[in-house]
Amino acid sequence: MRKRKGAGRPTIADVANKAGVSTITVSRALRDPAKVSDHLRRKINNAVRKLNYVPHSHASALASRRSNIIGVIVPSLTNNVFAESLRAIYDGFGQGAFQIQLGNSRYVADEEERLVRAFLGQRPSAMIVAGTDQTDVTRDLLENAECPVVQIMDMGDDPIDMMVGFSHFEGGKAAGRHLVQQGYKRIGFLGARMDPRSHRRLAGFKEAVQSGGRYDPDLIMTTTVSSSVSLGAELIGQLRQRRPDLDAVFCNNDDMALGALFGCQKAGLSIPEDIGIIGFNDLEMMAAAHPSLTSIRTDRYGIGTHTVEMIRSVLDGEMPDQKIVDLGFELQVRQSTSRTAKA
Amino acid sequence: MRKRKGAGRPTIADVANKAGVSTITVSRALRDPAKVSDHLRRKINNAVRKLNYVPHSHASALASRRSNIIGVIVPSLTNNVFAESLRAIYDGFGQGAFQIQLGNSRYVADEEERLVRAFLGQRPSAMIVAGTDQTDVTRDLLENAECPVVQIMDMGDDPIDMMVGFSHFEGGKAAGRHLVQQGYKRIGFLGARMDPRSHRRLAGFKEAVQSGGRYDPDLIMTTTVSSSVSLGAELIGQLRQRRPDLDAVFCNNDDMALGALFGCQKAGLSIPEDIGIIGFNDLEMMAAAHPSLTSIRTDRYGIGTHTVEMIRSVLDGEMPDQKIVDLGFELQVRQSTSRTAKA
DNA sequence: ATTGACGATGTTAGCGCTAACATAATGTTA
DNA sequence: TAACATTATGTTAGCGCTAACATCGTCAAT
Repeated sequence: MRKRKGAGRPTIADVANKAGVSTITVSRALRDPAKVSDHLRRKINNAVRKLNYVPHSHASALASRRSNIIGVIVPSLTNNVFAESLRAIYDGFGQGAFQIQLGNSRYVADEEERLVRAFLGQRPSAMIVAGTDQTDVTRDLLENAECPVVQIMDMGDDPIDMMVGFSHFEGGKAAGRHLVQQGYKRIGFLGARMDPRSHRRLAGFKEAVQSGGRYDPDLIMTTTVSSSVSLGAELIGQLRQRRPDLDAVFCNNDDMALGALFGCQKAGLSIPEDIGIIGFNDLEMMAAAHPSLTSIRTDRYGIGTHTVEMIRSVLDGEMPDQKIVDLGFELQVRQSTSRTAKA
Repeated sequence: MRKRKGAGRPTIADVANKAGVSTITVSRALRDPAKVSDHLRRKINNAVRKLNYVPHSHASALASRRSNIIGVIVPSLTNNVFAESLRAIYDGFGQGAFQIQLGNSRYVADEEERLVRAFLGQRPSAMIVAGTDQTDVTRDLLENAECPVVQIMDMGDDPIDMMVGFSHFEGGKAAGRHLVQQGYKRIGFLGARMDPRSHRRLAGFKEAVQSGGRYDPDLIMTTTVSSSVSLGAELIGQLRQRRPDLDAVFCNNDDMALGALFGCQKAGLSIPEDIGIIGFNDLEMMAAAHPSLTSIRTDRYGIGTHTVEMIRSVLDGEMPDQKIVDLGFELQVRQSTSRTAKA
């Protein structure tokens, strides 16, 4: 960092001076080189290089009434689930002229509102927000944003604008149904963080287990603490202490499931015979684990890809094929719930 | 998204009109409410609410010659290691007026250069970049950035401006030394991605194992494929096929180590007796695993925290205590390398 | 030579906001 | 009550860039 050298950074006028042309020619040479003659373009590029000129994007955005910013708000940076959708978004927009601005709402609705406000102040080209549980004010802001808005990672019938995701309720239901079908009798639920999406998973799970006649609220253990492998190991221990007869557990995500696996292994249980374990999301580690872990596979990367496509088409003036895209999920049955002898 | 309603979004002038004051008063009411009387402030806030006014941050940045943007460039979004430093950065700057702009260089130096250019175009308040392996051009750009620049997650004696991290070479060396000390004889290395930091870990490892008289290049297996638990399981299989006598392995990160654990378990090996495993970074899952996994603990969150502090102090006009902060690492010995009987 | 078309470059104004200074309104002190 | 702070508000100019229109060659077709 070299501070206060001369009169600050060079402007387009400095470049124009040095190259002996007008500012607009410099502007053209940089944004649309074909519009400027080879001769001048060379001179301009030289001047740019010599002065170390970098165009001021705020000035450009103001003058052109366009910003190339895509605002993205997710509730967590360390949760791999969001990271993978994000990666798809970065991959999709990366090479182009767009700048991605990422906000972390930390699962706090007011923080999300603050971020939306801050992002809208930049007149973004598009907004992407995780989930469907915005505050009324946030919804209102986004509805008036004059840019495409995509809600991702969840499902609902009343999108702010567009929506790409899957149903957490149905996912939870599929998990519960699977455990019932596998003949497990005392089926528990381990839930960390318990954000709205986890609640919907639990609701779906409850419905499935209930309709299988296996619902027991005493087997449901939740916490607001954020999920981790260690927490999964700890909670399965607590739950088994409370109910030693527990014979299967649906974990609200894969970290918890892996932790539950380790916790059970430490307790000397054999999986899936003594206890069945199913996770949610199907991170890549689930297939590699020993025993491999059953999970509900979701297409996080695909969500990002679809989101980018929808935004691209709207920005190109087309209508997207559909405003709501349900990418669904898939039950991935693996060793951790595949016992041969049913009790 | 409602498009083209009237003449676009309301400006500060619209608010001023509606509230019957001048634009500067609105500006003050929004940025520094104490400077405006209760009476007018109320009127202005009402007008803001009614018009759904959101200040145009580009215009503000241009007029005030200040942008509140902090640019951050990391090579991966899905790697938990960076995610944790990022989280600290978001936590540290989150509540304030700063906007964090995150770029993903995907371990490609040219992509990093492109991102630096794009970020500098916004005249950021500060820049944070991962690693010390920038191209010459990138270095040059950052040196002339007229803002604090922090390189994180690595160590070196020639910072662009400031640096917070730890030595990968020393970390690798500690891992190698530990395996030698535990009495392992045929000590291998499993390396995915092999970015510059991984190379330094390998170099440190090599030095330690060599000085213990245990170096065997045939036991080193690397790939450019990005790391994952599955890859760890696969590579350990390949390495054991090549050298069935392998009795310990240093994995270049924890995902690989967990995968190696699973792979060995699948092969019926007992850990740490048949084979010792050590990872790098000490993600939280390492302690929860069964058996628990030895690793080199690094303070990713602390790196983020320190970075924020340094930037804050520079922006406040103070000199930071030191330009280079080495947060070190700590060998976390756990079950996976703790065999009682040495061969 | 004259006209018109076209490409290359320049001029002017203004995007929406805030810094810096100016002014008005109110209180404070001797 | 004069002289002077102090606070609240307004006026003016300009941040760095680009849209929109203007101008100037140059060349082809008459």
